[in-house]
Amino acid sequence: MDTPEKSQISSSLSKFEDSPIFKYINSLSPIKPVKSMHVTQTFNPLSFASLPSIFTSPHVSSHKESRFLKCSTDPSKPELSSADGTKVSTIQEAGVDVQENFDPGVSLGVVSFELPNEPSRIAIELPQTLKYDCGSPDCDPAPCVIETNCVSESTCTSLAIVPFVQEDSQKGLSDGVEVQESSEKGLSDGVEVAATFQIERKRETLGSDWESLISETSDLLIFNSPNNSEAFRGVIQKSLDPGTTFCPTSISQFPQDDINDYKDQTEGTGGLSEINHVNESFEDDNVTNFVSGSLTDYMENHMSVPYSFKPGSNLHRGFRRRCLDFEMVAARRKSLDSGSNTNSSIDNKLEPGKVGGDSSRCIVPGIGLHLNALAIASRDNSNMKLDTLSSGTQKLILPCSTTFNSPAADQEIAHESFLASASTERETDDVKNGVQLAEDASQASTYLANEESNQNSPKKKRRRLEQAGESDACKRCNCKKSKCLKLYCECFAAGVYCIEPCSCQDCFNKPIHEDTVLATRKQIESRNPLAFAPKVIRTSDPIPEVGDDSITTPASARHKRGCNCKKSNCLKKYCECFQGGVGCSINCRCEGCKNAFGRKDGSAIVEVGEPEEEETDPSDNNATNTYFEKTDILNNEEQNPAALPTTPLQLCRPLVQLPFSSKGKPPRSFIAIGSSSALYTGHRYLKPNIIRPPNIIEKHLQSVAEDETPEILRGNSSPGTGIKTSSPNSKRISPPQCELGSTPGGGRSGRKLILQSIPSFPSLTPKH
DNA sequence: GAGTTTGAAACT
DNA sequence: CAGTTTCAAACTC
Repeated sequence: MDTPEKSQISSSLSKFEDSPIFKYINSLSPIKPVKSMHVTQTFNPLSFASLPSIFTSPHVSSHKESRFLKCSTDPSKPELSSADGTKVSTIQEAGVDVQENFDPGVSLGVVSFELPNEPSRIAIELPQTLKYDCGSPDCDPAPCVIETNCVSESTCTSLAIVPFVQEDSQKGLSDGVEVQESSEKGLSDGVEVAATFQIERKRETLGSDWESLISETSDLLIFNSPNNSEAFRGVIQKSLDPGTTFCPTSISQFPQDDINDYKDQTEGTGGLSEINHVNESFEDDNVTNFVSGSLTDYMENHMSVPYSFKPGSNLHRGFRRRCLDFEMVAARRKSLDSGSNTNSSIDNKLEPGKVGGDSSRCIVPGIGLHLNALAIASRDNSNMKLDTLSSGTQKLILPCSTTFNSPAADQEIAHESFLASASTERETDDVKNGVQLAEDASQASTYLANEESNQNSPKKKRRRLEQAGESDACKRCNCKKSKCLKLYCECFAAGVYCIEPCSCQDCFNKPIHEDTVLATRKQIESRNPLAFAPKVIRTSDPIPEVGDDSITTPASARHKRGCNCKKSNCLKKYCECFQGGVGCSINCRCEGCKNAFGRKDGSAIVEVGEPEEEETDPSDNNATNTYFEKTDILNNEEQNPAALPTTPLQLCRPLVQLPFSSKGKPPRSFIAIGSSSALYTGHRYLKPNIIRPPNIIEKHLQSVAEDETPEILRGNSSPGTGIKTSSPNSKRISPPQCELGSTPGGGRSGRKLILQSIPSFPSLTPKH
């Protein structure tokens, strides 16, 4: 997108960089600025990672947005400074060092507006990161410029806007707007600066600002006022911004009105319409490519969080549920410990005082979302790529159609999930630092309250959710004694915090007990490094080192450890293999196995690309069919025979959690089957959380998914992306139907996928 | 909704 | 590593 502003920006930027103050700042800051981002538009997976900083503060002053908007609108204008100054005062009031925290100069990695009390929240994420490095506080102008550049240059590969709707929006509280900014700079340098500020303003103001912004700068990033649905709508419709990509998932979070509207617009396309729209609008070839063809790649590259958007955690701030992305956290910590100057923007935001003061806090690009990847990278680059990929995939999946269907019920869920992932990192760090963020606390309390209120009728909730159309992919545990700190707890096992729908008692699996959760998790991992790994492992790439038994177990995926069923004949969900939609394997110690997805003895083999339900044994079929008839799984059949085990549901939680649900709960194993399994790299584990429901992809994201998924499965992906999934026994397995299903022509011809054998407790983990 | 069944997880 | 207990989901009524 070439906009007039672009040139202006560039020039202004240059000036800025040349200015004495800038130099001075640079001299003070360890961070080395990369000359104004120049848009090289390389989609480096690592580069993309953006760590959004999350900063929430209830109060605010009213300028925030205006400032922001102005900045983005016309960075080069001097007024910005003044505007900033104003904001600064406000921010300072809030206890935040504006200059430090809010460093406009920093590219905007992610911007989110959160209106705690408002009906809606909007999070805008610019996954793309600016390469411009502006670590110094005084570079206000720079930020604007950078931002602009990002947009105009198309450096920002995508902009995701995630609006959140709060149920209590009706209350019309004073609008507290929270703006988060995070940006990545200097990809190679890995410096990320996050700026955060809080502003409080009236809706009207926001709305007008938003609208004006849109109208004035269609090309620029759209920072909107969360509340205004209208604004949102406008954005969506207009989203012309090449760099702007709406995250379907996000959409689900829109206020009801908006959702409906949006739904109308996008329903037919399975939630992808907005993407398409964006694509159409994109003038920038690069962007276009990204959207149309590279979206997948982008996702892959940028999203490293399995369950949820890891990366942009901030982005998902609005979600209550948080994924426990321990790995990421660990990685992040590791990096921190190592003394790298890769501090998360989150930290900055969280700790206002620190923000400005420590320039070192800049985050290395990619840390946010790609933290895992980065951490892993050192160990295994290829693996990292895979990881990223899968997360990206999930992101795509996000756009859940389901959400649209039952926005009310699901919104919150999605919400929570997102938050989870997003906030996990941040929170973890906070915990580490001993800093409990007000935001977190508030969130936690909020959802705790919800939880408590709902605990009275857990089942009702569950049913309600289930009825909501399987829309809810989130896990809802019902733990009574485990405190949700053991693997018994599905939430905990899935790496997510318990949320409102859970009916657990004495739950410790909440952000407020993050330290406990982490400690517990660590303990469990010490016992079994793969404890949190996906239970079902799937592979995409044929690996030579196939085990002997591969022949007997053609399935594309297998349960990590195998089941131990005695009475269920592996025909009920008691059986983890069955639940995960995979056949039993040699690893299983089951008795009387009749697993419809494949028997231990190999009698029931699922062909590649074939619906697993196809049983060779008639008797088994009957049993299976009977079972299916009773379960939600059946639902999938119609829509997507290939993905029998999965339920069509909701795209919404895809990022987040288990999108599947039979009865609202997805077979856990599926998670693995999805991207996560693919992610399994042989490092300890890659986020268990990430789930990619095949059917969802197929169904809703076909346009995108087809290109993407198949590649992964096919092994077409670059070597680096090769998935090294392993099954304990090195089994050869056929590709999961789900994914295959996405492949036109059935994947019969598809190549066989082989699971690499993994040491039972692989070297995966070098634990820190 | 309550009770039972089941098998994984945890414990010994 | 095997046996037992605990636990919560899955299932049945």
